[in-house]
Amino acid sequence: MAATIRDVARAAGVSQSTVSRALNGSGYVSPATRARVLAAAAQLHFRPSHVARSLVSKATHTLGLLLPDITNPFFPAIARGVEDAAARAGYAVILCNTDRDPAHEEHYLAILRQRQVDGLVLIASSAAVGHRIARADFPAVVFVDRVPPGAEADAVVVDNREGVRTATRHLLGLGHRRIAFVGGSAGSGTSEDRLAGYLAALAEAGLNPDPGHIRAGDFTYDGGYAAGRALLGSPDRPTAVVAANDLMAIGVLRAAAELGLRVPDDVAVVGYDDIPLAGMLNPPLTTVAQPTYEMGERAARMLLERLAGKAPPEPRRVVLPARLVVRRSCGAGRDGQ
Amino acid sequence: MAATIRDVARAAGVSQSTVSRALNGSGYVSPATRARVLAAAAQLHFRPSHVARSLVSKATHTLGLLLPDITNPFFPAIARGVEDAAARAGYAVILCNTDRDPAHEEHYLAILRQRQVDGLVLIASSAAVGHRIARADFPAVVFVDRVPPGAEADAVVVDNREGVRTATRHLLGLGHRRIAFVGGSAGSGTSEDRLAGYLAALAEAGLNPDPGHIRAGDFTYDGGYAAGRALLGSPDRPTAVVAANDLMAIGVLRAAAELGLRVPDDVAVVGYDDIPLAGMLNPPLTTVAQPTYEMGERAARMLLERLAGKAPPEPRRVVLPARLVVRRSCGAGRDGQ
DNA sequence: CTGTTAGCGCTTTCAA
DNA sequence: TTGAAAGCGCTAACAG
Repeated sequence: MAATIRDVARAAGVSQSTVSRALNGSGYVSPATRARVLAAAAQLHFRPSHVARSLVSKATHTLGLLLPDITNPFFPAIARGVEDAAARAGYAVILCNTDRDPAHEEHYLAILRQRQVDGLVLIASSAAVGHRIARADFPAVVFVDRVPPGAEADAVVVDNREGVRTATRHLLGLGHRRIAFVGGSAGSGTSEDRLAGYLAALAEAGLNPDPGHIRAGDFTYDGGYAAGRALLGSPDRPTAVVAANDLMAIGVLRAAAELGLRVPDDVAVVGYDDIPLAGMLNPPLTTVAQPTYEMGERAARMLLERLAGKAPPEPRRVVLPARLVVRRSCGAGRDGQ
Repeated sequence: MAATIRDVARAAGVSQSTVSRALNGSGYVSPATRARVLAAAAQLHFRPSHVARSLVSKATHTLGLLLPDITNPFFPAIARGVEDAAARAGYAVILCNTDRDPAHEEHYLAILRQRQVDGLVLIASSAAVGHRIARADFPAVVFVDRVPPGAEADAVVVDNREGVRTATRHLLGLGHRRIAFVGGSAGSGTSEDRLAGYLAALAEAGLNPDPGHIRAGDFTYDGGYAAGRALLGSPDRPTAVVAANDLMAIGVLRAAAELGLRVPDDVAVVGYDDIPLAGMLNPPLTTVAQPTYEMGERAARMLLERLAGKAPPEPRRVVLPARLVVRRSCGAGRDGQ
């Protein structure tokens, strides 16, 4: 149905190779013939077949984006960043939700390899993937958010430790001394980094962490709620809570409301992520903003650079800063939004 | 580098076509040779090239997903539904953010056509796309959420009118008589349908709509906030507000808080969409849930059916019901979450 | 049941 | 400056 390069060649009275050269600007073509070719191509609405091109060029101009779940508010902005950068460079991106399941991850990796995607942006969940990737035949890979141990590839991460440290310091500066921490899931590097930031800030202030004030919330709303109930329901309740992500912070907010505690008067709360609705909550949530869009955008650009051969052979690691966004949930804050 | 079908053929001592037949289960192959081929293929880690296959079969097993912006909380679940259904059937999905810009939309359409995607799931923004699509050479297209006028294709939509009607009735049932409406952008079919539902419910109750109680909020948080200020700040303020989406409802919530009005005691608020955080707000937001995941999943399935030739020739239209989710923001509600 | 022969639509030497 | 020819990796007649 659609016109092929042969049709154009015939219409222009030249050979296929000439059409190819004229259209791609590769090799010499006389201005006159080039014009004829262009005219014929336009006239026939010729669109070179991407598939045929890929077959010969070995490049599909396609990127794979593996992330746990696009439905989690943390990921859409990253995806958007990746897509924008890719689109600008003429690349398409295939979306894959892994559900943090190594089997899914493995499965998609196989699929994407078979499709010969040129590169991968990977928000990895399983550590195993680090090694798989290493020996896998992907021209280029960039890890985002977390770097599996042993992964020899470019990466874009955020300074989680510093982010939480800043948030905790802010609370300390407000006069809080009994500050609790609601972490993610044990064994998560992200969670550990954030915990480390919390501990570091306490240490700086000469405070000893109270083991009873450190709880796991599994990065979920429900987990945060449960932790909040436990923390705020106890006799020696903290005056402030640092949650390792916004979802858990929102759970803490709810627990506080149910216990009749006012935020920020009775208890201050800070979250992490600055998800889109953080500023729309009541009270607006003080939180640590991750440059999610930029993470994705940056990752895609690094990938593209590497594909273009414009990258040093050794893996690069970009560490983006997190930013404290002060809103009302911890008191002194501005209005939010 | 990677093994090709020729390598397998050589290793198994048969011809390429035999390998192809053995691996694809097409045509006759003796059990003995099949075994040899399978062994050789496994041994060489042979993975048929998707690109080469596409070139001959004319099918890429790839779907395009066009939506305004994955960063808008309404879309990720749809995307996830599409991706899940596609993945189950061995299809990959290419994500495209159009920003509701006809030019972008047009651009992506061209890209996707050139890549010969087998089908399109389209959350269209511009009406123009309806016609473009009609004459475009995509084997199959399914519209989601809104159907551009003149579009001759399958579609999955939600009964917006009925959804808002139910929500408004709920408010009426609670005894409210002064009920305001915050709509989306003028000219949006979605917004008009929701307004129609609101008006219908009022009419049923024998109430005359007060023009001053109907405002546009542009589907944004800020728009909702502004509308909320205007509505709730006026002397004849309504006792309840129906917002055409959750973002605007949250804006109204904020306006209420700033004006010192308690929700739901002083003013009841209901939203539309049931975005992930609706139940986590304080108070939890009563809203109309759209079956977003199902919309995407259903759309992809319809697409796949059509590609498989298992669909009637005429366009199908699936209308999914919206569901009122009663939470605390309008009073009598349950707990939320 | 299996091998031979053609392409799919394009790029790319290599000659002319 | 252009054309002829080969080939990317696979599938699909068509013989045998």
